[in-house]
Amino acid sequence: MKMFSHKGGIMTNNSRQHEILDLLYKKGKVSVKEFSKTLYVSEMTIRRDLAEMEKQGYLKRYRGGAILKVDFREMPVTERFLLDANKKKRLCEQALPFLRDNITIFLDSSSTCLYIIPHLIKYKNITVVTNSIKALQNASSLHIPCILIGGEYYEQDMCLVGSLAEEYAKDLNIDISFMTTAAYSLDGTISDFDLRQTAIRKRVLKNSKQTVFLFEKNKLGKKLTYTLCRKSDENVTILIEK
Amino acid sequence: MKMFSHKGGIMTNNSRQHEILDLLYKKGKVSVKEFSKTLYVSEMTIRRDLAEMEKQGYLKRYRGGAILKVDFREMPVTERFLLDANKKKRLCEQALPFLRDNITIFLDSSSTCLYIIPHLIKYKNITVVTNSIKALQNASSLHIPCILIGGEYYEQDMCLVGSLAEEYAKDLNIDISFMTTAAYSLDGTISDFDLRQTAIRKRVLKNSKQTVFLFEKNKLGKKLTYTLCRKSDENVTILIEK
DNA sequence: CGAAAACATTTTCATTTATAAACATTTCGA
DNA sequence: TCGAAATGTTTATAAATGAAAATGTTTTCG
Repeated sequence: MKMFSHKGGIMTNNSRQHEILDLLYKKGKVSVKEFSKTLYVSEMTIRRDLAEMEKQGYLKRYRGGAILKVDFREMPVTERFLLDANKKKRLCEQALPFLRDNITIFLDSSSTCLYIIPHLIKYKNITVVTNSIKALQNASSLHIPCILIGGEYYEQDMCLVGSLAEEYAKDLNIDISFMTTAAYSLDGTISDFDLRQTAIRKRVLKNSKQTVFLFEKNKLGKKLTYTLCRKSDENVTILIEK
Repeated sequence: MKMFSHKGGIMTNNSRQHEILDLLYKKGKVSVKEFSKTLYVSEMTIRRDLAEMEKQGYLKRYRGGAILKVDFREMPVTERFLLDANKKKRLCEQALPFLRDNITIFLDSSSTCLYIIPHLIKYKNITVVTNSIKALQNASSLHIPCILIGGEYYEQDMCLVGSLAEEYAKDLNIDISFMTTAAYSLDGTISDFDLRQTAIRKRVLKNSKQTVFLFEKNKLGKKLTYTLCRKSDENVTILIEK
C-alpha cells in the first residue's frame, strides 16, 4: 500500500494530506471529526492519513485528532501564538507566487518567515538555507532539507550572527530570500536596529537572485539605525500586510 | 521502542495538557476549578492530567491546583537525554580536570557531552564550539558564549554535518574537544557507523590541541565501519565509565 | 485544643467516545 | 474489463471521561 512516494523526504503527491497539514497550520489543532467534515471523507480515511503522516513525522496525533509538531515550549498552540499568527500567515500567502520547484531559498530569523515553511511541502526539491534555529527545526520536521549558517549564537532571536556567520554566508547562492526587518520607511528605506542581523541579511541579499521582504503594518513609516537596502534596489520585492 | 502510552511517555500526546501548560505559563498558578471551567472538562479529568504531568516533572501540584515548575527550562529535552543520565553524569565528571579558564572547547552531538555543560559555569571565559543544536541551546541558556558550526541539518541527531560543516570547521581552533563515538575497540581504535559524523569529528580533532573521548561501557570492544582515530594518537585522551 | 463542617482528592464504576481490525465497496489506471 | 489501491462500513476493543462514594486534609468555632 504505497499511498505516496517519499522522494527526498518530501510529500509530493497526496493532495489530501497537504490539506490536512494546511488545516493544521491554520488552526494548530484539529479533530478527526473536523477533518472528516472539511475534506469530505470518512473518519477512517482521516485516521489512516494521520497515522501515516505521524509515522513520517509531519504531525503528532492525540486521541481525537492531531496537533502541529512544533516545539510547544517555543510556540504555545493557543492564544497569543494563534493571534498574530493569522496576520503573519496572510502576509506570507502573498509570498507564495514566488515559490517553485527546484530552488534554494533563504529564511531569516523573523517569526514571520516561519509561516512560509508549511507551504514548502507542495514543491519538489526545495532547500532551505537559514540562520534561524526555529526555521531549521520547523522545516526539518517537515522533512525539508535544511542548511544552517553557523556563527555566534544570539540567544534572544535563536539565530546565528557575527563575522563567522557572514563569512559562511559568502559561499551560499540563493534563488529567493525571504526577510523581514523592523522598519520600512516612506522613502523606501529598509532598516533595522540590530547591526549584526543587518550585516548577515545584507550578505545573503548580495548572494540572492531575488529578495522578498515581508512587512507587517506596524513596521511602516519608520527608519532605524542600520540601512539594509532600498526599495529601488535590483531584485528586491516588497510585500506589505493588507 | 515503546511509543507514547498515556502514562510514562512524553506528553505531546495530549493536547489538553498543552493548554494546561499554556495557562500555567500565563498565570503561574492555576486552580483545578479554573482549569476545569476554562477547558470545559470535569475537575476529575484535570486532576488526572495534573497528576500525570507532575509525575513527568512539568509542574508542581498543590492542594487545589498547580504551579509551574521554576526549573522548567532545565527539563530533559528528550527521552534519550534521560536515558542513563546518572551514568553519563558520572562519566563526565572525569572530564572536569581538563577544564580551565579562558579556553575554547568543542562539544560533539552526543547526549553524553551535554552533561559537561552545567560544569562550565564554574570557569571564566569559556567558549563552546559545537555542531549540536542541543548543546547550543543548553549552553546558551547558561549564558555561555557559543559558536555553532553550520552545515546540513541531520534531524535525527539534531546536529549539522556534511561537507559544508567540515569546511566551516576548518577555520576553528579548539583548545579541548570532548567527543564520543559508538565504538572503542580493544586495540585502541575509535570508530563509528556514521560517515558524516566521523568526518566532522575528524576535522575538529585535527584542529584541537587536545581531544578527550568519553566512553560508556557499552561502547567497549566494538569496531565499526569508519575509524576516527586511535588511542595512541597525539593529544588523544580516553576516559571510560567506571 | 478538638470535633464537626467544608472542601479536595482518590477510588471505583458506568457511560461515552475513539480507535483499529476485518470486511465490503468503490475508484481508477493498466 | 480486470485487479489493485483507496475508501467506506461494521464491529470489537480500548481509552477517556464524569458521577458518586470513600477517604484524606484543612478550617472553623465552641
